[in-house]
Amino acid sequence: MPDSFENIQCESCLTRTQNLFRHLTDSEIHQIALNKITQFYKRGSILYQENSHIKGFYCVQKGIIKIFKTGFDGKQQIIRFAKPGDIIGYRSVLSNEMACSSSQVLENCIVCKVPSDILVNLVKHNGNFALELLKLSCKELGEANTFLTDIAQKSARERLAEIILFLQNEFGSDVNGVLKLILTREELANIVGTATESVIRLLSEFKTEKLIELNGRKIKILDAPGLKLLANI
Amino acid sequence: MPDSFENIQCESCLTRTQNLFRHLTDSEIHQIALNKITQFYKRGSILYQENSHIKGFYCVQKGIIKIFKTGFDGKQQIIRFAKPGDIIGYRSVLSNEMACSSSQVLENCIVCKVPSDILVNLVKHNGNFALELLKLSCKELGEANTFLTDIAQKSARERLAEIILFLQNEFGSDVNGVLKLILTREELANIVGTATESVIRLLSEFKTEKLIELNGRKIKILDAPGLKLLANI
DNA sequence: CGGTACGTTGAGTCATATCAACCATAGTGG
DNA sequence: CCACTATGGTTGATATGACTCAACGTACCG
Repeated sequence: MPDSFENIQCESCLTRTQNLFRHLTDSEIHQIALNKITQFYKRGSILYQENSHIKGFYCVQKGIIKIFKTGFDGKQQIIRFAKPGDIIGYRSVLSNEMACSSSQVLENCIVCKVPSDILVNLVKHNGNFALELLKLSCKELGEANTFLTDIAQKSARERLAEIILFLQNEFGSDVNGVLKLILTREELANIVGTATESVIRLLSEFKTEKLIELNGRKIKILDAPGLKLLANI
Repeated sequence: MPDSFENIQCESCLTRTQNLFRHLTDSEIHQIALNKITQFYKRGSILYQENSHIKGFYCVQKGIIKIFKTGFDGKQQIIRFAKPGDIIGYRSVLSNEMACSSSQVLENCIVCKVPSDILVNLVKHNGNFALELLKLSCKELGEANTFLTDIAQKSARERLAEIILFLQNEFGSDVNGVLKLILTREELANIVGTATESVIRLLSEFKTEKLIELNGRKIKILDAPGLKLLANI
């Protein structure tokens, strides 16, 4: 559940300078600033649920969110992550459909919620913004297709190696090479698309092969080239 | 390789009335009409290749096209199909990147190729068109995510059943219930994401279970509800 | 201090991939 | 016209990756 939170100034927001929002005029920014709500969500809270109706999109200021679909037997499949600067929920807003995925906080978040009609109006009246948003959705589409091919063709072993490298690339690692994003084994399994036990076994194999080091949920990359080789990238 | 083909009149084109293009003004349609090239491609020909540069998008008038990615070991993964009224290649045009998939003709095609800058201009200057295109890409994104979850979580058996129903839904069946779209076993395997031999075995199991009937490449659906049950949809 | 969630390991099973052989068909060239 | 080749389809035997189930360990939290 979100806590109310003092509204962040859109004018000085970090996402202001990023691709998507950089073409907005001052008055358009002001329009968003007037209508948005800034909220705080802590780890574990759900921003929106699959099959629910979303009344706006979320702009992530801080924190990390996982976006996932729930399969037939209740197992989650993590589709992607959102981090500061990313927006989520825009798909459902634009297509005016129920959400086709759920989103849950992995690291405490501050998000700004912007009403649907503002997004639609921006698309209609600011061509450059529309183009940027299209680029964004096309980028996601390309990533989804690549991921799809990986899951269909690669082994769990290859995928896990790939995911570990992806997590480093996406969320970074500290000075010791330890991945910054902390995930449970189950969450890892829900990205890779395999069983939790399989992830555990594979991780310990990677450890034996001196590719990684494990310390609880912390994963330290010892041999990135080795992982890359294993992942076939 | 495409054959040249007498240009189709955009003004009376079937796609003119469909969602994507219905908001275009007469002069915008005229602009497309002046710059497009109509081409004929026969079964097996490639419209564009992964990692090549595309100079425009394709609007399908007639025929069926498969869009696929080529995996590490050369195996194709079919991502989606395009049929009359669909457009392909717009992703690469908008993101201005190399194509991330290839497209090959399954049933003889007539397509209109429209230069990139026309698409970009339409997005920039016609808000309603931009919105429709966004809806389209978001729809594809949603489908890709669903497909992803299916491949990650369902068995090959479930997926094959689902794909058979999808093919009926998407391309129809004749009066006898025979699927109109004819695919090789390998192509089926490349959608389902499994080995060709597995598809063959599963199809013959479905036949034994009186779910379908087989006649060469022709698949006749005998028990759609049974397939639906099996596919968990 | 007990409870809950997560992690680990082992054993057994099953679905699916792989490899190999063979058949059917159609198109090709001498 | 026929051998030749390529492509696709089928089947069987075998291997194995990955799942499931079950038991147990660990750690944190109220």
